[in-house]
Amino acid sequence: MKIGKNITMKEAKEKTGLSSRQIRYYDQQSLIFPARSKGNQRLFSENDIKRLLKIKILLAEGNSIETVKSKLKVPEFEEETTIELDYDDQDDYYSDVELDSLFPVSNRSELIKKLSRSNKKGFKEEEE
DNA sequence: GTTCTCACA
DNA sequence: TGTGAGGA
Repeated sequence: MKIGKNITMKEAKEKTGLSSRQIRYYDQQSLIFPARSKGNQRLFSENDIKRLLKIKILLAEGNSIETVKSKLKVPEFEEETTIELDYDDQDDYYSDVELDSLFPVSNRSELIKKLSRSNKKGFKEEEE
């Protein structure tokens, strides 16, 4: 298995815990930009899933779609994409991350910290 | 069987 | 946000 994961809506729903309606809605709001398959089917990647996870968390923290958009518009991270691959022959050491939990986010704590930091300025609870 | 769009509640 | 209709 190479590192090329095509994630469908079903997978996305399982991985993010969101409903298809939510995911499509976020797509409409330009929060994410998944590719389209032959039948106009959304094709998500691991990157999109991570984005969805951020969206979910941000929304849960009481932010609105617009707020989430601002944070996802400029995806600049310091040390999140620094994946050192010393496995020249084992290219599937990272491909299949089995989910022993509902949220297989390896960098969840880092995510929460970042989000909490950016969330300190405004805090209002209106959205669900 | 699954997802897609559009529309309505 | 959820659900339904109708189609791919």
